[in-house]
Amino acid sequence: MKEFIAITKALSDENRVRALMALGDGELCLCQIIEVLGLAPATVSKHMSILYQAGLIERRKDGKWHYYRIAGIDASPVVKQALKWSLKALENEKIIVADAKTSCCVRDKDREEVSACYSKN
Amino acid sequence: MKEFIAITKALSDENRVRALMALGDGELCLCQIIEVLGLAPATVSKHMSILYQAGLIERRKDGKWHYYRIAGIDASPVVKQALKWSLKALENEKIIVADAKTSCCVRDKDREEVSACYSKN
DNA sequence: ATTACAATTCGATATATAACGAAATGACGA
DNA sequence: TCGTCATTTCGTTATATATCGAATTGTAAT
Repeated sequence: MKEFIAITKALSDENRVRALMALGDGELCLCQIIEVLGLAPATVSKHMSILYQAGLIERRKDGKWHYYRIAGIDASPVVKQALKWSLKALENEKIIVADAKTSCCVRDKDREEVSACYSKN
Repeated sequence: MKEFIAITKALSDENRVRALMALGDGELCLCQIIEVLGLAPATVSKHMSILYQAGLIERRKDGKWHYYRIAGIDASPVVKQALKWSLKALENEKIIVADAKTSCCVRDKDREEVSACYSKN
């Protein structure tokens, strides 16, 4: 029950859901997620922590950067099912699609292709 | 997104989840759900209203009694998937199993078999 | 009609949560 | 070592939520 509630609570905030979905195309570091959501670092960090505690995402540190990605094979069945449901339910959601665009752009930014970013989508 | 968040919010409270699962073996009226949860009528009514708004349950009035049941074929795909996930995730949960026992008992009560209730399980 | 009962709505309170800025932590480079 | 930058933790505030008792609504029986 605890796990189930942790998951539903984690998924019950729009900004957290947006953050989770933004990871759909691959890992992002916190600062990139901050750009996608347009919220304060402290806020986004807290959101990611809640998603992590729920088991929905995994973490990886690379120097000062903390990368987040959607939970994979090791995740519990309950988490896997929740992710499958969420991805399916939201794949066509306007803001999720828009965020995917932004996060893609933010990825490019990291590769120093900032200027060409928006024009290429 | 609104529907998704309504569902996850509805599922993010343990008492609401218990109420929802208690309907797994068939409809119950509010007073029966009140007995299962052991909460004030006003509280349970609110909980059922939230589950209803999220589309997770359906209602039926029979005189003074209001019966609730898990949403069926007419429910949206998102709701159906959420219900499937929830039922699977919680079927073996201790409190859910206990509640199922209680709700079964409460059903009997309605059929005026109160006294034999607990002894028969 | 009047009473009784199921359920809901209303109003109040206590707790939880989201958000932020500021301070603390941790890692890299000068 | 010191400064810088990414992130987290802390403290605060505003809002949302869970809960209950009391009042209200709606239905059935007397």
